[in-house]
Amino acid sequence: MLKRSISFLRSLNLMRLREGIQATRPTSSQLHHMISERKRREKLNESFHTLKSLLPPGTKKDKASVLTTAREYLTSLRAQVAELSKRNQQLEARLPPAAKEAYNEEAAGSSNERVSVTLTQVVSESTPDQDQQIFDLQVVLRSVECCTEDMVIRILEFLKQVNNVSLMSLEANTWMSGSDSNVNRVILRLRVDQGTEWDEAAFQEAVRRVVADLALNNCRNQ
Amino acid sequence: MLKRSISFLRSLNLMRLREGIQATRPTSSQLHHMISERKRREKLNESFHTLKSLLPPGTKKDKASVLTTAREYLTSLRAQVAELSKRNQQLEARLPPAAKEAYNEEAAGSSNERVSVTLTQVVSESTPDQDQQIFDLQVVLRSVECCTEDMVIRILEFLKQVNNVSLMSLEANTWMSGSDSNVNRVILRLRVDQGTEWDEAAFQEAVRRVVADLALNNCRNQ
DNA sequence: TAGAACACGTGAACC
DNA sequence: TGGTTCACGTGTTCT
Repeated sequence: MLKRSISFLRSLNLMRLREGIQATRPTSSQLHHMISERKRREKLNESFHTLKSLLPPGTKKDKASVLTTAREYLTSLRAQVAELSKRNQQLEARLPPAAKEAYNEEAAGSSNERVSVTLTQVVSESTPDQDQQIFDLQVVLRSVECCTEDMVIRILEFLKQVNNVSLMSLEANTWMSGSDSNVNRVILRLRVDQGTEWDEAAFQEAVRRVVADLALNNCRNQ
Repeated sequence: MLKRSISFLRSLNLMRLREGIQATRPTSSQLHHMISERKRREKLNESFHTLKSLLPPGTKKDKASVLTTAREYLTSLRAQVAELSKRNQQLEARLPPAAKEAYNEEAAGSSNERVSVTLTQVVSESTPDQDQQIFDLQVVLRSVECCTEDMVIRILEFLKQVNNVSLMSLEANTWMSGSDSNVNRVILRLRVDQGTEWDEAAFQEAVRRVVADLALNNCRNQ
């Protein structure tokens, strides 16, 4: 009903312009002017609509409301960005202790391996005990489905079977990486009684097989 | 130079309206209408200017340019917020919740209970999401026989049954305390989807029962 | 000179 | 019934 009246008005003015030929008026340029102004208005309204579509959905369709809420929303976003980057900086400053390894892993994402296992001996200057050694075992698993719970459970149950290692401490994290895959990282500090035989490479390979098997099974189930 | 012509136009039209008295026209309401429209335009232009002042300083003063660059700037800010909060979440997940050692000692030392479970909500100012909350669950178990592996496994398997909580990070330690008993401490950072019902006390009690049951069984077995 | 941008007053529609 | 918002055509200035 609104569109119809607008079209009516337009045709009416067009008629008037065509009648102007009798009145010997330079309507040729006036018509261009009219059309240009019309185009300009359409373009402006278009921008108004697209801008409104980006604002929080409860916004009024008023032009004034669009402008003011755009202003408010913009300042709000700015404040969010400032606060987030500040918080981010704080977090990154506090991070160094253990996260560099994971950071390296993330940066080394060029490797397409879904599971990586590294085993490094901890040289503890405080207790240079000869009959037992301490190792840090880090397991990183990239997977869509595997949850950290299953991963930790599997590793711990495997560890219980190995009778000359005991768990000192354990740290596990999970976070999103890229589009949809998430990264599970587990770091275990192990005390190894050196009395019996201890094959470092074999142990590491066994852990790798356990985790890879878990990933395969989970992918199969879902 | 522009202002002068505008003022001239205004006075001219005012004169025309006053002449309308002779023509017996109801110009009383027309004048109000005119003034209202004028006010509306001023207000709108004001909003345009204030909006432009918030945009990057190189912006054209065109109304169309203001609208389009506002749109672009807004989407850019949105993307920044999304990326920052994502990065922030990664950092927070990787940050061990170990800043409460003193708090742990206090909670563990005051009570003679062999198992203590504390659940504290993490107020994250960076991601104030309403539909999900973050909790730190700390479980401390004094026992002679129970190894940390069993404790972690039991807690994680219980957690898998609760379907609206997911594990963000996990930290476990064990150390000697006093003569022969050792202390196992597990701290879990949990994300709780607030959609369903969430009884904090019930959850805490359930965890306590699970761990206490584990301790009893292990003592019986050994 | 052509074209873009703006402010203006006015009629109409919606509450 | 007024109050508010909108689209329209037009005149003017700047490039």
